Amino acid sequence: MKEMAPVRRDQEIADVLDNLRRVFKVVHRYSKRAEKVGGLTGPQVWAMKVIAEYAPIRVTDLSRRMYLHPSTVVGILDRLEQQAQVARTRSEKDHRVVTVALTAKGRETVSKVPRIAQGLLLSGLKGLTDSELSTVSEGLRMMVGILGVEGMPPPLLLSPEVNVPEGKLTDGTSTPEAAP
Amino acid sequence: MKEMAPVRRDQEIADVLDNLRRVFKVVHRYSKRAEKVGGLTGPQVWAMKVIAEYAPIRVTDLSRRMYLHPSTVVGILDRLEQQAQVARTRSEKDHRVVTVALTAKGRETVSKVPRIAQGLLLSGLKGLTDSELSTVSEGLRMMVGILGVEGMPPPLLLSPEVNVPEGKLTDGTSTPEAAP
DNA sequence: TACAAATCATTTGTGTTAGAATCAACGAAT
DNA sequence: ATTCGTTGATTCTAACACAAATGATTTGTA
Repeated sequence: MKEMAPVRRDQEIADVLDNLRRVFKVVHRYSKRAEKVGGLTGPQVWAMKVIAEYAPIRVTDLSRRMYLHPSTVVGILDRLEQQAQVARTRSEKDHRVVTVALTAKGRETVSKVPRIAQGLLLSGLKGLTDSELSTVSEGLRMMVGILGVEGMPPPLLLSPEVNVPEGKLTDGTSTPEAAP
Repeated sequence: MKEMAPVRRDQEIADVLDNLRRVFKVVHRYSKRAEKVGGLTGPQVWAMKVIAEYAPIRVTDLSRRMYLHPSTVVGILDRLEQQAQVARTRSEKDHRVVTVALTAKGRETVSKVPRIAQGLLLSGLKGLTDSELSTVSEGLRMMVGILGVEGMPPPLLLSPEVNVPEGKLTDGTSTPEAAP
C-alpha cells in the first residue's frame, strides 16, 4: 500500500470530475448528433430500442426504463408516431393506459441502426481485458454508490421516479416499496 | 488472474452502461432541479462560478470552459443578465467581443451558493480511500481513452471545443491568446 | 487601398428535459 | 351506487442544448 500525497489526491479528484464531464459531453454529443441515421435523434432511437425489447409497453414503464419523466417521453413518442415508427394503442382493459409498439417501418429502422450512442462505448468496452473492465465497472459502481448513498436528500429526489427500474442489478439495499 | 465467463462479461458491460446512465441522470437532475438556491438553475450557477473565477471573460471562452455551444451560453447569459446577476460589456479594442462579469448582486449570489452539481460527487470522492479513488479515476480514464481513441471523428473533439480546459491540469500549452 | 477570409456574438429552428396542472378512468370505502 | 383518492397520459410553460445562418468586425493578402 502506498500513501497518496494530499495534493496528488486533489489532482486525482479534479481529474475524475474533468473526465466525467468529458465523458458526459462526448456521449451526449454523440447521442444527439451522429445519431441522425434515419433522421432520428439519440433519445428517439433509444426509445425505439426499449420498445422493441419490451413489446407492447406502457408509457409509464417506458419512461421508467429510460429514466425519463413521462412528459418527456410523450414528446418523443409524438415525434416517432408522426413518422410512423411507433403506434399507440389505448388499452381495452384499462382505458387510462396507452401501450406503444413498433410499426413495420419501426422494426425496419431498428434493425438498421446497430450502434446507438453507447454503441461506441460498448464496442470499446468489449475490447477491454477482464481486469480493465472490472476497473471501469467498479469505478462507476462507486460513483453510483456515492450519489445514491451520500448526500442524497432523503425527502425529495428519487421518490417515485428515477427509482430503480426494478429490472436488473441492485435489488437489495433499499427496496423500492419502502414506505417513507 | 481469473478468467471471466462471457456471459458474466456481457452482464458487466450492461451494468457499466446502466450505471453510467444513472450517474448521468442524477448529476443532470441535480444540476437542474435541486439547484434552485436563489431562483437559479444549475447551468446558470455553473456559468456564474466560471465567470467569478475568470474575471472579465469572453463569451466564447466561457462556452469553452463550460464545454457548451456558444449559442447555448448566450441564452444562459440572457437570463442571468435579466436578473442583473451578470453584466455584458462590449470590448473597446475589438468590437466583436463581449466580455461578461458579475455584478455586485452576482457576487453576492455566488458566495451564497456553496455546492453545485458536482459538489455532491466531490464530497463523496473525498471520502474514498486512496485505492478506491484510484479505481474510479482509472475507470474514467479508460472510458475517456475509449471515446477518444475509438470512432471519434478527428475533426471535432479536441479541436476548439471540448478541449482541455487548460486552466487546471496541464498548464498552459495553449494560452488563450495564442494564435492558431 | 480593396477585398476576401476568419472571428465573434447573436438569432432562428428543432429537439430534449422536467415540473405543474389537467382530464379521464379505475378502485376502494362508505 | 356515489364519493374520494389514485393512477395514467397528456398539455403547458420554461430552460437547456446544438446546428446553421446572420450581421458586424477584424485580419490577412493581393
